[in-house]
Amino acid sequence: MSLDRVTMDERVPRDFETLRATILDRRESLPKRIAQIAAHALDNPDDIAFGTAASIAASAGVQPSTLIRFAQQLGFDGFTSLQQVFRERLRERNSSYDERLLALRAKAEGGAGHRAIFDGFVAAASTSLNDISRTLDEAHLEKAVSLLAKAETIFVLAKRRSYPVASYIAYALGKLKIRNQLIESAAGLNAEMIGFATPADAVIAISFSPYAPATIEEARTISEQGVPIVAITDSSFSPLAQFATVWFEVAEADFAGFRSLSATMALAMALTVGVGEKRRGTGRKRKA
Amino acid sequence: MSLDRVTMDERVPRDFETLRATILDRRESLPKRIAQIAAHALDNPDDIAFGTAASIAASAGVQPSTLIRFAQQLGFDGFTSLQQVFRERLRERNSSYDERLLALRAKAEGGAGHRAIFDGFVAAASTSLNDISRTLDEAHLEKAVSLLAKAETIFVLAKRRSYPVASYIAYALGKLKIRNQLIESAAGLNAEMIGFATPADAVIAISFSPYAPATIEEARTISEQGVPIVAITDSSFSPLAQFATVWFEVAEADFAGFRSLSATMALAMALTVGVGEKRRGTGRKRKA
DNA sequence: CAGCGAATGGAATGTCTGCCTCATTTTTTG
DNA sequence: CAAAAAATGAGGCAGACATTCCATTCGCTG
Repeated sequence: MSLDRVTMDERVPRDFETLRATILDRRESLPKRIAQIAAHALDNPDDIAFGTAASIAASAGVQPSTLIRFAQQLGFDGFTSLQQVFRERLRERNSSYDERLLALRAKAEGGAGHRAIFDGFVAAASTSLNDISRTLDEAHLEKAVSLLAKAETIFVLAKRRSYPVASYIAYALGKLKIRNQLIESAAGLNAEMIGFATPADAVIAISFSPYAPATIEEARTISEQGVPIVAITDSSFSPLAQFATVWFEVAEADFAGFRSLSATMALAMALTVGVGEKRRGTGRKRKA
Repeated sequence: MSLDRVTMDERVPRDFETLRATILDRRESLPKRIAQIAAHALDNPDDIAFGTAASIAASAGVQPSTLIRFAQQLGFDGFTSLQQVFRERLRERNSSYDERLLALRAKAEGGAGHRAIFDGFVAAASTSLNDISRTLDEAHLEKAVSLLAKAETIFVLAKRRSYPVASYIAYALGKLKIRNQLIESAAGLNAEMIGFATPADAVIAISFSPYAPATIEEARTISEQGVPIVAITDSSFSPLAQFATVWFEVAEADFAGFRSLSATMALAMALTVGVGEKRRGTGRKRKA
C-alpha cells in the first residue's frame, strides 16, 4: 500500500473558501481542461453541488473523467468528496440568514425590555419582505401597473391598519404628478367621492383581515360602476378579491398583535413608481 | 392505464413554501409512516435535498419505498421530483444575506421591468431595517418609552412623507387604548390643537430632510410650552433634534427617489407597544 | 522532427440508485 | 368478527452513477 503519501502532506480543503483559494492559487499551473473545470466550478458552484459528474462535465464541456482528475488533483479521492464541499457550503449559507432572523425573534420573545420589542418588529418586517420577495407574481404586477397607468385618476382606498399605506401612495403619486384621490373617512363624503369615479379611472384598494366593512362596501360600489380595481389583501378568499381586476396576496408577519406593513409598503411603492415610469415611457403627461 | 387521474387535477407544489403548506394541510389525514416522513422532511429539509432515498428513509426510520409513496401522494411522480423542490429551495436561498441584498439591488438597477422596481424597494427596506437594528441606541429607547408612558395624551406630529408613520402610530395607540392626538393639517386647526398640549403630555414628532417647515414650527411652539418631545429624524443636525428631549437618528435607504419607511415604522411600533407594555406593567389604566 | 511524458477522450466496469411489485400486516367497513 | 381496503415491508430490476483503464493526442525537449 502506498496511501501514506496521501495522508501525509496533502491537505484537502474541507470548506468552500479554502477550496476556492486553493483553486485560484494554482490556476496558472493547471492543465487546460482542468482549468476549464476550475473556472466553471467557481462560476457555477450550485451546479457542482446538485449535478451529477456527467451533467457537470457536459455543461463545462469536458469528459467526466477529467472532472474526477480535477478532484483528485485537489487532493480529494474522487468527485463525490469534492461535491461534499460544495454541498456543505449551501447548507451553511442557507442557515445564516434564517438563523439571524430566528435569533432576533427568539430575543424578541424571550428577552425583556423594549429592545426586545423593537427586535420583534424588525424581525417581522424582515420576514414579510422576505416572503413577498419570493412570492410576488410578476405577471400580476405588470397587469396592475398597466391598468393603473391608463387611469385618469387613481383612487386610493384603505382604512384603519392599511390607511398608512394608502396615505403614502397618495403622497408618492402626488410627487410624481399623477392625479389621485385618497378616500378617507374624516369628512364623511366618501360616497360622493366614489360617485365621481368612472371606468376611465382606477382604484388601489388595500384591506386585510379583519376587513374593514367600509372598505369592502366602497370597493363593491365602485366596482359596480365599472371602475377597475387593484387590490392588495391577504388571501384569495378575501372579500376584496372578488371585486378586483388584479389582486395581490401579501402575507405580513406580525408581532405583539400588530402586523408589519413593510411588504405592503414595498409593493405599494413598486406600483406607484411603476405607474410613473410607464407614463413617462409612453410620453403621457399629467398635471398635478 | 389509469394515469389520467394524476394528470387531471393533482396540482404539484413547485416551490418549497407551497409544498410545506400542502404537507401541513394534509398532516391529519396522512398514514402513520407517511406522516413520519413528512415530519422528518420539514424538520431536516437539507437532508432531503442532498441525501439518497435510502439514506433519508433510514434516518427517518422507514423503508425507501415509503418515501417514494410519500412523494407520489403529494402528486410528484417520484422521489427525485420531490427532491428537486428541496434543492431549488437551497439554490434560491443560497446566498448569504448581504449577497442577497446586493443581488436584489443589482437586479433593481440593471434590470428592466417593474419587478426590478419592486426589488429595489425591497432592498431599500431590508437595508434600512438592517441599519437601524445595528445602530439603535437602547438607552434612548428606554428613555423615550418612559417619557411617553407618563404622558396624559400623546400628540403625534408628522407631515408629508412621515405622515403614514404618524397615522400608524395613532392607529396603534388607539388600539392599545392610549389617549393620543394626531396633528394633521387637513382641518387647518393645528395651532389650536397644539395649544392644548401641556407639560403633562408628550409628543412624537417625525421629520426627515427636507424638513417640512410646518412640522418644525409646530415642534418649536410645542416645546416652548414645555411639552417633552420624542423626535425621529435623520441626523443630529436636524432642526427637530434641538427641540427634542430624546431623539432617534434613523437612516432610511432610498430607491427611485422615495425613501423606505420600514425602519421608521419598526421604531415607531416599538415605541408604541413599549408604552403600552409599560403602562400595563405599572398598573396604570387609561380609557380611550 | 523524433521521442517522451503528461494530458485527454471514450468506452468498460462494478456499485448504487430510484422505483416497481408482491406478500404481509394493519386498519377500516359492513 | 369477517371481509375488504389501505398501508407497509422487503426483495428485485433496469438504469444511472462515479470511477477506472487504456488508447490517442498534445506539447514539450533535445
